[in-house]
Amino acid sequence: MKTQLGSSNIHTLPEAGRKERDGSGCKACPVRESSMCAALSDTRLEVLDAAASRLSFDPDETILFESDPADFAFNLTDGVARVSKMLPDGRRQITGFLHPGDFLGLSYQDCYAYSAEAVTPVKVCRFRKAELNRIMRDHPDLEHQLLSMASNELALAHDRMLLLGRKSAAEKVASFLLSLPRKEERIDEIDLPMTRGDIADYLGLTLETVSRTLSGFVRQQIVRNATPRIIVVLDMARLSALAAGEGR
Amino acid sequence: MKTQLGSSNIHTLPEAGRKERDGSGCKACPVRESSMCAALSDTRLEVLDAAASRLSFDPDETILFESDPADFAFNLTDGVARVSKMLPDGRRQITGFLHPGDFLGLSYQDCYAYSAEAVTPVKVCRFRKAELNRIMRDHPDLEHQLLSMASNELALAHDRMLLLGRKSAAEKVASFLLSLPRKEERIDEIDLPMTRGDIADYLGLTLETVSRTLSGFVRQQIVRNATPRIIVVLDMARLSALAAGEGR
DNA sequence: ACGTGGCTTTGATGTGAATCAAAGCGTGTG
DNA sequence: CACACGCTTTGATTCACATCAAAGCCACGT
Repeated sequence: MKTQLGSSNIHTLPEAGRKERDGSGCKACPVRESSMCAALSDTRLEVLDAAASRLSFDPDETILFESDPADFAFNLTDGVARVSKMLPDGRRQITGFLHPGDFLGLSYQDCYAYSAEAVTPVKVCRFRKAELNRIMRDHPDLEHQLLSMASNELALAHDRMLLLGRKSAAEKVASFLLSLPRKEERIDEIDLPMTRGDIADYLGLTLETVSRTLSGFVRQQIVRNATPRIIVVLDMARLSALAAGEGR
Repeated sequence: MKTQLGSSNIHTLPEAGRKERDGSGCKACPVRESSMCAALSDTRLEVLDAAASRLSFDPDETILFESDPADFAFNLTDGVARVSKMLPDGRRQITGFLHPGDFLGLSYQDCYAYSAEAVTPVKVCRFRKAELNRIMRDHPDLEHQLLSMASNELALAHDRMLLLGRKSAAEKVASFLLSLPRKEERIDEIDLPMTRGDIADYLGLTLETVSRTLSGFVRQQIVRNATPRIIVVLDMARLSALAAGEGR
């Protein structure tokens, strides 16, 4: 009997991302207080809870793809993801790295205008957009929260335009290092889960320039390399000045 | 008698922008259908109408200033404005040009994160933010409209990051030309009310590079210069291909 | 008509980051 | 343990755009 290519493939890959069964629900969610969900009380949260599918993605797996119909919105609950846009010849701009609590896929276009992939193992809550819109109509607080998150993102986007258009390579890398979330208890340690190539595509540089710039920082004793992935800040004042564009 | 510096200055300059008296009101507003106001019916529009101050600004006058308390939001009803951010040494990035119908000052920070100035003579509707928030609470449709506008702006911001980070000078200038609004009846004429320096600060280039690139387009017969301010597109296909990053 | 000042264009030269190229380095695997 | 593969670092060279400099152009007021 011939193999049934089509159906068997569809079966093993209904879409990227594996459904999670743990289902501890929204109340125990690590981003309960820091994300869109913060707008709703525990009782009202149940409608969101009911509308959400929990999915997991492995590193480099695609969460959503540029030009696919934009049927879903996502809330990142764990891990790091990258959002990117491509030019036809393969040049890539990473427009953002997403961290737990970040929202993805807000858009009133028919198709996504960008792709998103997992950098580390990622967990998301996925919502059907039509359903999310319905929930927003019933709960204006949620819409208000999303507007406030969108306006914050817009402010960050403007910062990034300043960075891309007017900062030097050293200023870009310094700004990037300081933009990453750090643990309270290890405030001078910066984790870089993404590759140098990812960082380059985020900063509008090449991976060689990113590497050389980091080596320069090490030589100037601004930072120290614990591993290629962990950077320790030695001179926060100098790094901040560089990031702000005062170092020249 | 000594001059009362403080009070007299405050008297002559309550703030930039002159109050307009024409006051034909929102119903006859040129952006009635294309702006935030489109979310409200004629009758509901009256609350917005009552909350709005109409102001006019001359070219290069400041509409709002980076780091000023963000008490107001604006709706541009006429003219062109530029939104910009500065680095301490004076490097400037223009993060957007505003056209009639565009909204300005949406932000949940205490202070504006950017400045805005008039490029041409500009007219705006100004709203106290506290008041706007109150109106949004009573009219969720308005909040919904603003969310949809913000998400569109966010998509444009991502396009601009791709432009700034990964496009060549020629691709940047081509993209810019095609991003400007054109009149239906003269679809191949592009009006550049801003200076070459403004364009450069928008595209992350220098004014010389912008000028040279435009001259290059003229030499290649992609566009023609009616005046330095009016550009006529001769080869739309080529210009579009360049803008999309297919020309290399 | 005649300067004058601001914007734009063009030219000559310089430079920061890209490109091209080749080693290091670590981690996982047979 | 050795080998391979993917990522990172370092080095040599090139190039697109910046910088420095000087005309051109045009609208404005006198």
